[in-house]
Amino acid sequence: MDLSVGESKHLQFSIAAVERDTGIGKDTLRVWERRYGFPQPGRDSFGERSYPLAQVEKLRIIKRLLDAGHRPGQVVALSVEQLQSITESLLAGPVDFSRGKGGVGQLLDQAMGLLRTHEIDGLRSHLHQAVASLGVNRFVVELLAPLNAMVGDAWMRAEIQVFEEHLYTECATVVLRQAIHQLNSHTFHRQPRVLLTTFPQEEHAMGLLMAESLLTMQGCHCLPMGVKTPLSDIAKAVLAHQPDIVALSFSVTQNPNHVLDGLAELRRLLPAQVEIWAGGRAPVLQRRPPAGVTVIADLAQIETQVQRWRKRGP
Amino acid sequence: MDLSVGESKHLQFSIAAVERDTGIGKDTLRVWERRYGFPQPGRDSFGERSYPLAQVEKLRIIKRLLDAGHRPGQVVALSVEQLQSITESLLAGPVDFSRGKGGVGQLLDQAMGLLRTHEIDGLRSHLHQAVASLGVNRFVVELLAPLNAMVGDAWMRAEIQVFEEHLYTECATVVLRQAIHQLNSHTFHRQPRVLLTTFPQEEHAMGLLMAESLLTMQGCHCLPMGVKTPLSDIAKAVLAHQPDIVALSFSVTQNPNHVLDGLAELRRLLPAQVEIWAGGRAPVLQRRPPAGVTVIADLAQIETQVQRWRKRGP
DNA sequence: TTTATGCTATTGTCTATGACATATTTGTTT
DNA sequence: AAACAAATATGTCATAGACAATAGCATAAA
Repeated sequence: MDLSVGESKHLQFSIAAVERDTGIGKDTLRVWERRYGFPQPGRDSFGERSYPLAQVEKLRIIKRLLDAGHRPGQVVALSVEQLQSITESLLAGPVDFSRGKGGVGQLLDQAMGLLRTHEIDGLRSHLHQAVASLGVNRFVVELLAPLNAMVGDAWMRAEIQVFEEHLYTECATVVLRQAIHQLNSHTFHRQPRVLLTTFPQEEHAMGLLMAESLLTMQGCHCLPMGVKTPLSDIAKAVLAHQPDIVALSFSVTQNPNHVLDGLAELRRLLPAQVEIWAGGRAPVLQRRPPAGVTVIADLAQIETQVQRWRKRGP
Repeated sequence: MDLSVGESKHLQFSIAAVERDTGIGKDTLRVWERRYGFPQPGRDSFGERSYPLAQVEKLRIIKRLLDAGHRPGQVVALSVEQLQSITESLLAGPVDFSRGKGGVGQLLDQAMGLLRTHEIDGLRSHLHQAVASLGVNRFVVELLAPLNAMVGDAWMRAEIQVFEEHLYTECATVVLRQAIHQLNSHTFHRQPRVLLTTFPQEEHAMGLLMAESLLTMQGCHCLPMGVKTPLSDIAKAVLAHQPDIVALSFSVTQNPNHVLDGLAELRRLLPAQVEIWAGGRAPVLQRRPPAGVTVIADLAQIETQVQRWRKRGP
């Protein structure tokens, strides 16, 4: 029972801590050790696995490559140098955050720069200005979403500190929440009620907030429920509030099986006329789209999906 | 790898699904079965555990009782009827939350009523009005803090659903964030820089947000970092941002030893001139106040503590 | 009466290895 | 080139034992 312990003074991590930090399950960590010879944790005085920081960082790089589509057998046994060269080739690929498109790329770089130099107040006013000049829609789709991806990326590569990511999240949340609040809700022909939340494993609220802002722009009536709602409670909330749509957000780190299992079960729990929309960066949503679920491949699709819903008969 | 199998048509759940729905870990579920004889799942054609819906629901009741302070050995083996009678006895306990103090008690009751009847929009505008009429300070201290306690209590007693608590939290957060943003920051003689966050086990952000609002009112410069920051990252953030004060929030459920150990460790990590303020409902803070840490017993103390800091030499 | 200390029972998590269903790749045949 | 079959890869589940961390309780000291 390790709880907050597990990360001792010498930067050694318990298997539970590694699971939390990398998103790789305990069983998987043990079986990788058995099959691929990595990771190879030491043992503490109780005979329990004790992972040095270097191995945890390497695991983070590996997790990133797995999320990008590589398979464990190809990458787990490789050296850090080899992993980094693969990462380089990924970066040279189609990752390009659409620089130079209307100067938004420059705004992105400026934001990252402010974050790296710890100018939080500068970052906040920078983002505020961006909302004002771009409008909520372009701000979210072209600036905030790529910025999130960049920050998440930089975190996975341990280029930025945890506390910088925390400060960024808090800062972006404040700006976005305020932007949502200032949206004057137009009256549309049909105004869908949308319940927004995430599954219990999902900690990230930013995707949800971005979706909320775009949905509100489209004249939807949003019921934000925050993150980590158990499936049965989503079902109860649907009974109580009768939304037309349940919107869920998934980040890259989510376990594909859990995502598909959860969506299938939720589909069974909810009435057929309630649509389920699943968005976010979890690759499995594109690769194996689950039945009865509308996959929102990218934020810009929210607009067209709302239009489709409006055209749909009641 | 169970995928959409695991929960078949007859509402049977795989162990992974039960873990997701109840928050009880796989290891724990197996060991309860071994020790207490419950749950007692059937086996599917692959020999894997298959939990009927009734057992999952019973597990949810048990989880609630555990959160309320009961121990597994006392409750896991009981029948549903016995569990429910224990829940009843929880309901009969003391409820009184200092009603009638300046009419705020009425506002409290109204808010709870709106929450119970699922009128989220009504609740939001109710809270907005309360901010306007009471001012941020009284709103936080006299309305929001007791309301939080009431909601938490009601949740413990299973009087409100999990989803209602989620909706409440989201709603209150929106109102409070907006109130913070609208505070015009006066210029004070000395403006302390305050870094706000919680330890990794702490999930609740409301206490932090309430503190931020009161600190901002007092003319402090706040650096909100969200919840769940590892100790070493708090230390790094302090190095980068040079705050005068690090403010931490603790909820009731926190393990006392973890709180004390964490605070002692943080005290060692930070320079002596950086004050550590610890607030929240964790009882251990009052019972055994740790050395080198300023304990904020209740939200109203924030004002006096800021004044004390101002008088203190630089 | 209250506060500290030690003992005991409780409880969650870790260990080890094997098994196997499903996903993905490879090879073969239309 | 497309379709199908065989082989590999991979994550999750199973078993049972061990033990550190916690809580509960009794006893001793202030």
